[in-house]
Amino acid sequence: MTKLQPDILKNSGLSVTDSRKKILDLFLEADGALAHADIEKKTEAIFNRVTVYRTLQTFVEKGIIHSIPTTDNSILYALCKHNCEAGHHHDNHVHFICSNCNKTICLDDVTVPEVKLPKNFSKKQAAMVVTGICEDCK
Amino acid sequence: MTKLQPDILKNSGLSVTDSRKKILDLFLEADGALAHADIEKKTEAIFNRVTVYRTLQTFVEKGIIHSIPTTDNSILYALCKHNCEAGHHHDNHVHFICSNCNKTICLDDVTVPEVKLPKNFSKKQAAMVVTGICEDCK
DNA sequence: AGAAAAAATGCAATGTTGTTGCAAATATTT
DNA sequence: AAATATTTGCAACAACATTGCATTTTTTCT
Repeated sequence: MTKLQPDILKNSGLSVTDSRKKILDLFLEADGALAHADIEKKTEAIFNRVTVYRTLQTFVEKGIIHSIPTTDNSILYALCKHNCEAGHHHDNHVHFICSNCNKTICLDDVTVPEVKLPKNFSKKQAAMVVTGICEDCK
Repeated sequence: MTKLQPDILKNSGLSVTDSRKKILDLFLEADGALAHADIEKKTEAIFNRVTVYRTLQTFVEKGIIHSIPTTDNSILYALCKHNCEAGHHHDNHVHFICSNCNKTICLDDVTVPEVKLPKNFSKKQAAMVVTGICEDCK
């Protein structure tokens, strides 16, 4: 498990550094999505804030993580479990926010359902966020 | 039309002030959702930034407007057209972001489609954001 | 309508979040 | 192991958002 991060990084054409390994690790062991602040908290003693920002940006660019829409002012990131390529995400799955434990979870196997738009509207992408109680809190 | 703002405000138990009337007006005449920055631009000569922040907060609390999830770091607000109560929003309609003109539009008549969740997940609310080209830009 | 009470506003200060340029440190290539 | 390329940390900065308090405005009460 711990041996995999270098491979993931190399496959994306990235240099293997301590910060990238550690941050990737956090995503791998997280059961939900992470906010920048979460990562900063868990690494503040180790890495500079700026490094965290840049690492997240890089990961998004390379298709390792994707960002999740939220209603408040936070950006959440989660691993791309399906084969995302650089700059091209296939995150057409539903995101779930548990109102009890507040975790955001990617329901990788639940695809966003189709929706009928009014005349003269054309669809490019669709995102869906569901709120409720997750399996752990049930 | 212009006569309605005071009623809306009073019905929500709010004092009727110039800033609230003006900001509510902006929402009533807007054809899409508004970001804080939009409102600030259109009122900067008149009201303090802080007032705009507080007014938006108040409107959300009272169920006059609701916030819309976005993938980037911005918060968008739109009128609650269906009967929202304080703290309890019924904004179960689809939001549409035009990638050409960048407007966000509430598709009030398009309800969020049903989605099957995995076992042991229970749904409370669902939000959907569609990206594409709107009727005006077609 | 006018006075008292309640609520909202503006200002200044402060906190939070995210970005940029550049020198030092680390990783990769040969 | 040396040369090159990339990443990191620092410092400064910019944008965005919040808080306390005095002043102003709105509402309530008589």
